[in-house]
This record gives sequence, C-alpha cells and structure tokens, in this order.
Amino acid sequence: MGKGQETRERLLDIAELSVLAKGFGATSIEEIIAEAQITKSGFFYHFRDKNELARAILQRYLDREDGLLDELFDRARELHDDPLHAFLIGLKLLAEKMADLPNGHPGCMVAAYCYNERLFDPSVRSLNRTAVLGWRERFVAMLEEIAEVYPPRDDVDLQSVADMVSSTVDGGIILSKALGEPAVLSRQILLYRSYIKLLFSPTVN
Amino acid sequence: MGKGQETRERLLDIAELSVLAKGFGATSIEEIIAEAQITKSGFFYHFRDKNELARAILQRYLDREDGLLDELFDRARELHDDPLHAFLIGLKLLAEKMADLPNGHPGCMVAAYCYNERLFDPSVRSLNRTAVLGWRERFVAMLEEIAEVYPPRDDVDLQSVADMVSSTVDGGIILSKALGEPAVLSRQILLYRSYIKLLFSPTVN
DNA sequence: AATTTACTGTACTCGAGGTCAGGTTGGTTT
DNA sequence: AAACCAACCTGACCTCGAGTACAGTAAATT
Repeated sequence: MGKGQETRERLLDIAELSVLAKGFGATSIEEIIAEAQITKSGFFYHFRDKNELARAILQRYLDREDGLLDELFDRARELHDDPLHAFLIGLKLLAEKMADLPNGHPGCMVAAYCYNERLFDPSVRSLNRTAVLGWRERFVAMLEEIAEVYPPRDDVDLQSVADMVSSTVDGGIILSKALGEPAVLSRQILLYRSYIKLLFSPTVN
Repeated sequence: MGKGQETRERLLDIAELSVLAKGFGATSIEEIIAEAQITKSGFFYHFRDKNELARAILQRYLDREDGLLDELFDRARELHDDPLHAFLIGLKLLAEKMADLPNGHPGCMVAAYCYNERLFDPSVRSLNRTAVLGWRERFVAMLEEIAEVYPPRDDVDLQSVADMVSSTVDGGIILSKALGEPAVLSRQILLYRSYIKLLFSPTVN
C-alpha cells in the first residue's frame, strides 16, 4: 500500500467512526483532518467532495461485511454438510464474532445511512439498497436449500426470513447502543437462531 | 391548546421529520423556521438551545409510542383472555398499524438518536436508554405471564425475547427504509409473531 | 395598569465546505 | 546529470449559513 492509499485509509477510518457516532451531517471535514494530521487541501486531494467520502466509506464497509459473512458461512459449511446445521453453526459463529467486539459493535453503516438518507445523492442511496438486496439473496439461497430438506413448520415467506438476519443484526446493534449493553446484539442473533431451529427442526425436543 | 403550544408542536413536527431523514446534526434551525414561517428568535423563545429541542422531540416521540403500545396491547387483551393469544393479537395489530402508514414508517427516534449519540448531552442519552428499558419491562411482563401457562419449547431468556420486539421493529424500519419497501417492516413483525407462536404453542401443526 | 405570552429585528461570531495556486518528493526519461 | 512529471500534499483565502444574544414590542390576561 502506497503512502497515498495509507492516508486515504486513515481518513476513512476516522470518518467512519465519526459517522457512526454523530451522523454524516455532523461529521465535519475539519475535524477529520485535525485527527488525521493533514490539511484540508490534502483531504480534498483524496476526495472530490463530501459525497465522495460518503460513497467511499459505505463501499469499504460493505466490502468488509461481505468478506466477513463469506468467511463465517463458508467455514460453517466446512464444519457441517447439512444445510440447516451449517446455517445454525454460521449464526453461532456470527453471534460469537459480535460478542468478541471489546467495546460493542460500532454500528452498521447501512443503518446510519438510512437515518441520513436526505444527505446523499442517488448513487449512494442505491449502493445502500443494493447491499441489503445482496444480503437477502445470500440468505434466501441458504434457506431454500434448507427448506427443501426440512419443510418449515409455519407458513412463512423465506425472503422475509432471509431479511430477518439483517433486521436482527441492525435491530440488535441499536438496542446494544441504546442500552449500553454490548451483549444484547449477540443474544438477538442467538434468538434468530432459535427461531430457525424451531422453524425447520423436524422434531423439537 | 394555546397559540404558543400550537407553534411549539409545529416546530417539533418539522424538526422530527428532518431528524429522521437527515440526522440531528444536519437538521438546521434555519430550515425549521423557514418551513414553520417564524423567525429565529421565535424559535429560541420555545427552545433554549438545540439540545432542548432534541430532548423535546424524543420525549414527545416516546410518549406517543408508549400510548400506541398501550392502546394496541390493551385492545388485544380485551379481545382474548389467554395471555399468549392476546400477545399474538397485539402483534398482529401492531403489524397492521405499521402496514397502514402510507409512505412507510418515518423512522424510530431511538434509532436515530443512537446514530447521533455523540451530539447529545447525558440527559438525552439517558432518556433514550430508559425508554428501551421501559419496553423491555412491558414485554417481559407479558412473556412471563405466557411462560407460566405455556412452557417455552427452547431454552431462551425471556428478557431477550422481550427486547426482540424493539429489535424487530427497529431492524424492520431500517430494512424498509434502505430497500424502499414499506411492507418489509410489518412482515418482520409477523415473523416475530411466528417465532412466539412456535416458541410457546403446545402443539405445532 | 401591570404583567405575561409570544413573538420580531438586528447584530455577531465561528466553523463549515470548498477553491486555487503553489511546493515537495521520488522515480523516469533523455 | 539535467529535466521532467505525477503523486501527494500545504497555505491562504472565500463565502455562507449556523447557533446564539439581546433588546424591543404587540396582544392578550390578570
């Protein structure tokens, strides 16, 4: 990574945390450059304007998140061949990952952007939307594979059950943040896991 | 309601929508007073500073929300005597209420404030926390009553199951907003309902 | 008549996003 | 070795709107 890339990443790191803590509108370039020890012109060398910063933050966040999900659910699939059990293992791994964050989850960028919607140009909004659709697709595929083997015990729409992963994580993050109890997030994920178990298990003990 | 109260409410209405759409930091007093057709000094007659506006918005939001929940779950209890069925009816009513919003849910103020945390003084943050604890208490009471009659079919922590109501709503709102699909929210609530059904129903068909 | 309520008008400061012209560094060509 | 050039910045500057202060005032209430 060249020196330029390094600076750019540093700016993104600082901006990302600020956006999650105060919102995009309240995140000032002034404050970013102060922390990054760079001048304003240096900043504008890396990002044409604030909206380009927004896009870069979100893009990087989404790439990392996708990478994490790939890693966890690929690993889960290695650990168990059955689609249901693999999914349950993946959720457990996810819950553990979330529980391991020392200061709690810093926040979901998708959620932060939803509550700053009006500040962004259409390209950013569409990026956000596409990301959530991607997660929907990812989990719907897993659920369909499960449903083929284990018929669901309630009449549910698998697409919504897939959305429920994102919903649970985003909702859990908010509760964790609001309560100041980081553990809440992983507990919510485990409850989703409990639902999946009840929904697909052929015999419930 | 006197003329002063009316103006105050109008200011809160405008500010509330803006906060949900752009975040508190990006919500400018200038823009609020332009829409409210009042001068800046008029605004500061009603609110000492921006933080007092924040507190007033949140307080009013929480009061309304509590009122809504009271209404729905009291009504549900009127419709059915059994605690489980009453809860399921309440959730159905909630899902219907959320589905009835013409332009989708405008957003949860608690969530918006979480992603603007650093902008508020401790009193506002504590107000937010207390609200979520209140919801936890409300639903934990219902769940305990249910669990006495219907032993849960999975080993879960009722407090977390109670939190899951808030988590589901907040998560659902985010997905709805991100996707531009208002229907997603009520579907998520119905999935939570499905979980409750599976978790407590003595015989699952 | 006095007081309170509900504002208006004016003025001030500061930080915000953004521009532009220039400068330094390290590598590449001639 | 000199010349060049692209990457990576710095410094000075500009404009605008934001939050705030405060003195004044018209109308309603007491």
